[in-house]
Amino acid sequence: MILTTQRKVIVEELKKLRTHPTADQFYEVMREKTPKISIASVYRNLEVLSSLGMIAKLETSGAKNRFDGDTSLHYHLKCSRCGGFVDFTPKGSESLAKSLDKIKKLNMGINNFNIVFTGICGKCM
Amino acid sequence: MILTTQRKVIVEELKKLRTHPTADQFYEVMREKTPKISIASVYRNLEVLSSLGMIAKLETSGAKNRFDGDTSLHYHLKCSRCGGFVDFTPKGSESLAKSLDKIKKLNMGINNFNIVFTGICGKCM
DNA sequence: TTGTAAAATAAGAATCATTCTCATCTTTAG
DNA sequence: CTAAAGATGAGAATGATTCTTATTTTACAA
Repeated sequence: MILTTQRKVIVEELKKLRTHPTADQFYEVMREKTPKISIASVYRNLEVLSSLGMIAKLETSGAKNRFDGDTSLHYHLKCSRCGGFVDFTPKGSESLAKSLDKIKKLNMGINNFNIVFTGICGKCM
Repeated sequence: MILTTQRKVIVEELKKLRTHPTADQFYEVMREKTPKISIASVYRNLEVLSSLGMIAKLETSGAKNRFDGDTSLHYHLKCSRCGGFVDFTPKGSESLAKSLDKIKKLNMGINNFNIVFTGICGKCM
């Protein structure tokens, strides 16, 4: 029973969020739905679900991993002012997508990339 | 006295390494040179030095930050087999560099990017 | 040089995130 | 229905990082 009820709820709740919560932040979110959930289950299941590819683990956000319900290719911006971590599609990203595609084709063995921009987010600008 | 003796040694030792040690790994390295150094000083000073731009903090390597004495633009590969974290210049990286340059020009406020490839490293291949 | 104030450091305690353990509960297969 | 396998909750254990504080070092004015 890989996709248990609890795991389905986790995916569902994570996909509702636009934020990219850390495991402990997401634990707080889950507690509102299912108060008796254990924090160990949150850690465990975020790990399981990301290894199944059902959610994304962002290992690019600093000391703590963040999780993202959106598994499509997109980029993130880490705001150097407020510390926020937001979805971000820069101007000119088409050429970036092409370059990455090219690299993927030319380099056997490369199967993923993590790209995080650093700068000032829209809110802080 | 921003650049204390200790901090100079830290930069010097870090630049000698090709690895990208975590703070606690680097603490072990430093202890060989200066046995009475405190692990708190290592954490503190790696932070200070990276905020000065004298070393690079790689926030893209997983749960723990890694530090790199090489502050020039280059990419890293995280090996999905051995877990290693190595310098990596993919075939076709010129086009990537161009794209990134373009993005930097088009997007005011963006001042840095972290790119980590995931795949099998040369050793494991 | 010396005295003094400011900053840096060592050591270890404290904190915080994450993982582990295990008793209990749930699910699935037969 | 029953047994076995797997999942969960609770809290303990671990491990990394940060904080606190007494001590040491540094810069620099007298």
